[in-house]
Amino acid sequence: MQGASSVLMEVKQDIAQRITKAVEKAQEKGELPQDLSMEVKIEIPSRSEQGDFATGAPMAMARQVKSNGRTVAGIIVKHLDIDDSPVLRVDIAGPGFLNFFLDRSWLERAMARIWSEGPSYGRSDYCRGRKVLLEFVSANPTGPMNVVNARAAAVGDCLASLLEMSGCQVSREFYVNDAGNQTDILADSLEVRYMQALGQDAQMPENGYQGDYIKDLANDLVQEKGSSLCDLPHPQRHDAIKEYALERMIAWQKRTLLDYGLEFDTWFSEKSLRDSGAHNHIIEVLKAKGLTYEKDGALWFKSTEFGDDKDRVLVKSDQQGSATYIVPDLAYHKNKLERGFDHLIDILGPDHHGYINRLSAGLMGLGYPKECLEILIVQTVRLVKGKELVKMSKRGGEFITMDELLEDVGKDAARFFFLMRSPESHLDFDIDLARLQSNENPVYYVQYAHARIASIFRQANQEGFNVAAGPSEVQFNLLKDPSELSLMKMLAAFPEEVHEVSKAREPNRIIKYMMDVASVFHTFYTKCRVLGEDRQVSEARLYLARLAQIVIANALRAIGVSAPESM
RNA sequence: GCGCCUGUAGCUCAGGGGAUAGAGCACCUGCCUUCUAAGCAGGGAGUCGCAGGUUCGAUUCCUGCCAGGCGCGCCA
Repeated sequence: MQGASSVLMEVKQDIAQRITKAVEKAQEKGELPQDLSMEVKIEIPSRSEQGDFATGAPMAMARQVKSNGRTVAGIIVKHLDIDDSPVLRVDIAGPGFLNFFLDRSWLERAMARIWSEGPSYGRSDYCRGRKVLLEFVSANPTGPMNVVNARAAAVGDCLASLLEMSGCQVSREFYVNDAGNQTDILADSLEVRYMQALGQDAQMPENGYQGDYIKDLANDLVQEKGSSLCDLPHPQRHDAIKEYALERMIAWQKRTLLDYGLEFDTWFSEKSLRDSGAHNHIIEVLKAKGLTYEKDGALWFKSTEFGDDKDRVLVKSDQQGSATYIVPDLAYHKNKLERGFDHLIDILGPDHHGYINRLSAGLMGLGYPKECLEILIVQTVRLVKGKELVKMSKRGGEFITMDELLEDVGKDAARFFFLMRSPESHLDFDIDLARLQSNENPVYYVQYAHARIASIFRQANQEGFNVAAGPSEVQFNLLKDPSELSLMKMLAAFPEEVHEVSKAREPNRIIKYMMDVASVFHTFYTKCRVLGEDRQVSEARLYLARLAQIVIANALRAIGVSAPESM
């Protein structure tokens, strides 16, 4: 069965199949019409009196049959075969819900699965065999990384982890913009600061980068090379300075991301692609396919033929006949596909949404299917200080860098904070609030649950409990408090949760899940003392606590946040 | 003008064609001689931006409007 890799999924599929069979029986007897399209979605109701599982399928069918939900539900229940299944009872409720009440055998199996899978619990094989290239951050190497980069880094890394857990083979890639205009401006800016550091007269160009980091680079450059670069003729000096600047800036980016707990699989150089002649190839292919034309001295791509709202220039009408950015970007994405990835995901900033159509038009022009590229837009981060908006501009100099953010709030809080919000919603980041490093931060709520469990085990060890009692030794039926049942159900949902969140590309939902797990654990902790008089009960609860710890640890690992043993 | 995103509790935000709309923070009341009180239990707090439409049922889907943010280059 496809993707049925958790006990919860198996149980849901079993119930769905039994409903489908019941409907078929009803159809044979003419109680329901033949042409009935249905999708039986099994849900977990929020209220326990609504059963362990529920579905609204009868109501959806009632619409097609022009009957009402309760009637259809009644027909289904009449034909429903629940023998040889954990289903004890089925209720018809409300306007036509089916509520299923199950015995605990499935929970016992689900818990045993967590125990045996341990650190890999949460994995499924839903997208086994898919090779995904996830490109994100890809910040220009012309300045320090900012909080938007930090947001994209959190979202991309988490999404990559979740996709991996769902069975995809994922490659995290950073596209290095080490060619093009902005690298020349970077070199010019550094050159000016370099000359100035040597006491020479030099004027910063108007579009130059003003930040102090350029001055720091200049001082280092003087340390390393003295004034030797001044003796070079201008073009060579420019190139040498550019190379130095890029190397240093990229090393800086890597360091910052490493502090964030993020390591990319590949750093793909734009320049290497440019040097390989891949650009000309793009232009040739599009030309050969008759998808280009000349106008106003420029070469245009008929991107409107593929859904873009206007045609795009490929080769400018300037003296050098230089290519626009579309060409290298197409070459880059073509290269990705040629490397054997069957699906590409780009995470981009909101200023790029107009870019989606032209890029996918280009890829279609090159003969690739539209679906091979998926672009996720991560919305803006606005920095606020109390009520005041902090302007961010690379040239102006005043912005909060990713480094500063990490120093102020730490990677755990930063990542958690960015992931809490849905990626496409705007985010106001209150620096003053974040700097408080207060215990009010929701990240502590989840981490605290993990630390509490670790503490129980330290204590249990000291008191000589069997802390390694697994499913075969534990008396499972001693776990019967409502808080224990809620916790077990929550833990059983983890693999499916991971898969759904990764499929929807909404990492924020895993945060919600973690908060819920932490919440039911804290309730359990308060209501049910783990280490008590009754050894059997204690060991059963230790077992459950261990399972909760596994899930919390696995989830924290997926979002790149540490799981502390104590706090 | 066109395009994208957003509008839900005092604040920051989840959710989502159905059964009583949620969380964190803030506020109020209880709970530590026992595994970590960064916790638990309870309480107050909402015309789900406005108006139409589809539906047995809309806060959720569709259309229009209002408000806020962002983008619309032969820059990348």
